[in-house]
Amino acid sequence: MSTVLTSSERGVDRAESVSRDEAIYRHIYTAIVEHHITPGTKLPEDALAEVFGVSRTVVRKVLGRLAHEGLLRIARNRGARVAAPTVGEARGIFEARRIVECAAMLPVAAALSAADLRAMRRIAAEEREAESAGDPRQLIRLSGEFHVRLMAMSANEPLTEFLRQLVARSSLIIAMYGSPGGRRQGCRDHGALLDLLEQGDAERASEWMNEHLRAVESSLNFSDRTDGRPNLRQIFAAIDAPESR
Amino acid sequence: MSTVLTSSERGVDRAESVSRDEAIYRHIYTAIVEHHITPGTKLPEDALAEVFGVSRTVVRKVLGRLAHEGLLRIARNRGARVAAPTVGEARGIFEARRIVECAAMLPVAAALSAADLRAMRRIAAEEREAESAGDPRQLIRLSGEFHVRLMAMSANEPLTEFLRQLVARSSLIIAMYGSPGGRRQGCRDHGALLDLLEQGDAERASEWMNEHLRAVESSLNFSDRTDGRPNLRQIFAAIDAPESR
DNA sequence: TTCATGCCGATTGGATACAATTGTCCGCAA
DNA sequence: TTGCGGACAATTGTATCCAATCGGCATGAA
Repeated sequence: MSTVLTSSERGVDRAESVSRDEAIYRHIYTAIVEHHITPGTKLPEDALAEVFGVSRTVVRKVLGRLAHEGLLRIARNRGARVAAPTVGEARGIFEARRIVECAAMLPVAAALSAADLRAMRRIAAEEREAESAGDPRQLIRLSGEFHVRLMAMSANEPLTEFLRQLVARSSLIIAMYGSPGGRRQGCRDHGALLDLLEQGDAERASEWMNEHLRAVESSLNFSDRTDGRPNLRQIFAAIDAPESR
Repeated sequence: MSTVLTSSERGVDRAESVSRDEAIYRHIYTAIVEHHITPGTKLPEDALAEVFGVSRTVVRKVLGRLAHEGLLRIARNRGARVAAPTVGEARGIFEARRIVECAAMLPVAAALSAADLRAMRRIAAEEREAESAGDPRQLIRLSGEFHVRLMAMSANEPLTEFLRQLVARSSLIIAMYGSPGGRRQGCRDHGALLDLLEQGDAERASEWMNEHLRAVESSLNFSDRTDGRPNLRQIFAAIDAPESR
């Protein structure tokens, strides 16, 4: 039976291939972050084990890791589902991003080399290409990569890893609350941030980042879903009864 | 054979007892954070499984979680060891704490209620008691709890969880680089921070936190250990040969 | 018709067995 | 004495098996 893993991912050649765990992790991670699986989707261990050609043991290990990063929710005896952040959780995640990313502009600006800057401008350019090509999946991936790579230039491992998780969860939030075809987040101007950083103006870069994240957050559509369980009374009071239509 | 878990931790009574996983996690977590196990100590799955009276399966799950939080390092086929942060990692962790904790003073000050303030003052008082009682283990626990609980008052779950990890790793750093009996971190004056917050002066609270964390970091002794592998020449040139003593 | 109860299939949790890898010890040769 | 190699022991990685739990469905009573 064939699986979705390549031969090198299965580790059949003894090279420097990543472990099977890692390969499976990346498959599921990418599927979630790039919106191939939607929030709330159930991920049964059996099915994944068969898809990837491994036993449930290794699948559970990977699911546990993803759950710990906040991309999955595991309920005891009820299995794993792709996390569906509530409005409150979404706001918390964006608040955390504002605090961390704004404050990090200082060390980032201090550490940013010319080569770093070029690498970042390249990503910004790819973002513009993806936008003009109308490829939202690529765009969201590149936008996330921009933020994480920028943080990585602070050379602070804990912060970078933390932001990676926040960015991944942000992708979930956009999957839930983003306007589907509507105009994408105002991320076409990541280049402006790079200009500020090139000038060494960490203060204004921080302000820019703050406004940028607020803009992304306010472009989301939190209003038409309730935070906890849906308020059925409210929902059905607002629409006409089926018979009357 | 008896284990170290109580009957409620084993889940023999059907009450609201935490799962066995959680109980074992807390045991190991506490042992590491309170310096009952020193950095570098190996934690074999077999031994832990026997101690806690479970199979390796659940031990492995717990170890994976602790590794993900940075308290353990797991090397493939070589098992888990208590993490031993290098000097570089230690600096990174403290830098991350400065960035996160200072920036969080704004939302914390905004959200802090009178009851919150009382709870924090109570912890600060307990810290003073532990210090005068000369109980370094209790002191380090309370100091960590102070920082985490304070962050928790921002009501931001991701940030609080992140700080919890950073604080736990800080405890590891102190175990490695702290002067053993030397004067403890200047944390006897956490009360001063609360005064600033009570006045609603988030700006000065942030500065206070920055200096506080710098003070703790600079009280550490990074110099007499090398970051990578030890420089043997340097070490043995500086001390007398054992026979001459 | 509606709600409660009990059974059954499906899925997960945990334990054990086996395979694979690593580190160590010992012997042998240079 | 040092360096290399092979075998063994210890430990981890994976698969599979069995038990426990949950949700759905059917049955029956109000």
